[in-house]
Amino acid sequence: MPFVRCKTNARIPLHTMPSTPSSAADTPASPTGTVGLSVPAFSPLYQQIKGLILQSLQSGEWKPGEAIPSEIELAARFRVSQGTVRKAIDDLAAENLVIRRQGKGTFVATHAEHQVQYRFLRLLPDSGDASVEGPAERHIIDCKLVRAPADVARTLGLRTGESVIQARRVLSFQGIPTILEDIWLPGQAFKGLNAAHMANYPGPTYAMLELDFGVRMVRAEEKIRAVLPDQAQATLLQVTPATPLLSVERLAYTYNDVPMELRRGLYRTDTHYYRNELN
Amino acid sequence: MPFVRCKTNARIPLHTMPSTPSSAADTPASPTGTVGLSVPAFSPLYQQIKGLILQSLQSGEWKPGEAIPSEIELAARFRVSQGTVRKAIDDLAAENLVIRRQGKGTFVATHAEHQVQYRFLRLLPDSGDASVEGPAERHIIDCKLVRAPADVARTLGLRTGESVIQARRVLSFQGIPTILEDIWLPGQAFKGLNAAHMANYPGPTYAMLELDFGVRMVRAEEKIRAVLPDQAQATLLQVTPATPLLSVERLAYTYNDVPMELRRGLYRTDTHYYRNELN
DNA sequence: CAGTGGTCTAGACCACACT
DNA sequence: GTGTGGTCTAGACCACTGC
Repeated sequence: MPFVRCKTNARIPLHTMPSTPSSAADTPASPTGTVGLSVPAFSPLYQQIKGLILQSLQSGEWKPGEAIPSEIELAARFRVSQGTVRKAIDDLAAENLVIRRQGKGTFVATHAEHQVQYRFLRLLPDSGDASVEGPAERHIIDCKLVRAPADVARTLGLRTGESVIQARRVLSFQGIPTILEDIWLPGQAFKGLNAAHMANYPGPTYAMLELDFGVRMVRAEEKIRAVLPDQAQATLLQVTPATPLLSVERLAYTYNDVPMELRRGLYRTDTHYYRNELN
Repeated sequence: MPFVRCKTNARIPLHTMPSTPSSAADTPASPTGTVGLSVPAFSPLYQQIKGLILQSLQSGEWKPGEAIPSEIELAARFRVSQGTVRKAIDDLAAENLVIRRQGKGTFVATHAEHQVQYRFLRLLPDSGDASVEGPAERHIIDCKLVRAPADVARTLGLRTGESVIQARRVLSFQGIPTILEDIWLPGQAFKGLNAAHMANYPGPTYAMLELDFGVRMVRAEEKIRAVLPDQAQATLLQVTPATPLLSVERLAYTYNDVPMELRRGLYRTDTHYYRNELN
């Protein structure tokens, strides 16, 4: 019996009942444990389906940019109705994990599509829009393997002293250095990443991490403050140390709420502003 | 014929066909125009239903905090299936315009519920959380009727010189003045609002605007920068003019994307930070 | 044309809340 | 118990895409 349907167990809708009632070989279903599982383990069918699709996304069965099986195929695979699969996919689409395209299929979301250049960057130019402005010029200042400082390790869920890749770079728009970023990535997952690697990849960094290391960032949290730069930071951004800057600390997560990247950015806000929508 | 069903007009599903096919008196349906309407005018049924429900929300047929009719009632009123009404309400719930409560009904969203104190405020204390911190102490510095400055008028969609209510206040957390806000509201819609009014209302300002003036803010946009305060601002926030502050300009909208409030806030970020989630 | 996701319906049963 | 929203199914037709 592949799925648990609500709390009243062992229940199967009248109209269901496939001809082969016990061929649940292809679904890694959770055991129909009697009692005492710590995890809730009981949830609506469509959420269970969503979880299974998520597992396939994580495992790489379907890679970013590829199409996942059609709703009808998934319904057959999981032995549920198309409507249930649809609701599961609706949820995933709402979380930006997949993209639906009418007439074509449902695709695994990716950072490597020309759609929006920077998925997580909320900085916009005061005049015109980002498309007018054109892509950022990137300048990698530094990229090295170091022992994780205590605060970085804690934030990324590593042990203090574990190896992390630390990079520093400047993004310029129309010749004006606007963003100074320090980036920390777990050394384990991104073995081999270096400055040349970062500098040579033409698209967004997140696309590079996705394509070359198979790590897809699905969401992020930012803590924003106003700060003054130290002398080194001011020099890199070509401002005086008295220029207030936006301090943006971003923690980016991959599947399953696993933090995989910490960024500390300084944004100039004399020519740009940080835009946020509240709903 | 109350609704347009897709482009192939005059089509009614076989299983539909109510017993009284032409009693479309209670629905202000768009005309089944032949061609050439500038507005799309053709949209899925559930979006049309959503629009009708929206109209009732705007018109005040159901007030904030109240329950709207059940899905079954709405389905009967609009002569569509419950599933179609459900999808319309799902959309509205996703936009935070209504709140679904299992077993109780669907309720018009409101700012006047104890759930979250400040729906649009993204500032959190560095230590502990907002609930530990307790409510803000508010100090109204000023509240007067003035002619709208050009930039304010433009942003709020008014004519320059039209009357606006301009208020300035300080919010303190645990005795520390943390937020200095200038607020502009169209004088027309908020006739009679004054300093005593603002000071006496115990809850969030948005709840007061909703209850006393019937204007509900449904979403907002913020533009964030790092700035230095002028002398007056620094004094009010009890910081030096060299203290970098977050400048948060918020435009809040009521139904139909009508801007109804402009706020310019200065946030201290030495004890708090601005939190944002990216999806 | 066939295949995909999008819309719409109808009916069943469930979990939850109030009375 | 009754009524609410929540889940699940089944089947129909639609619009869009690409062969």
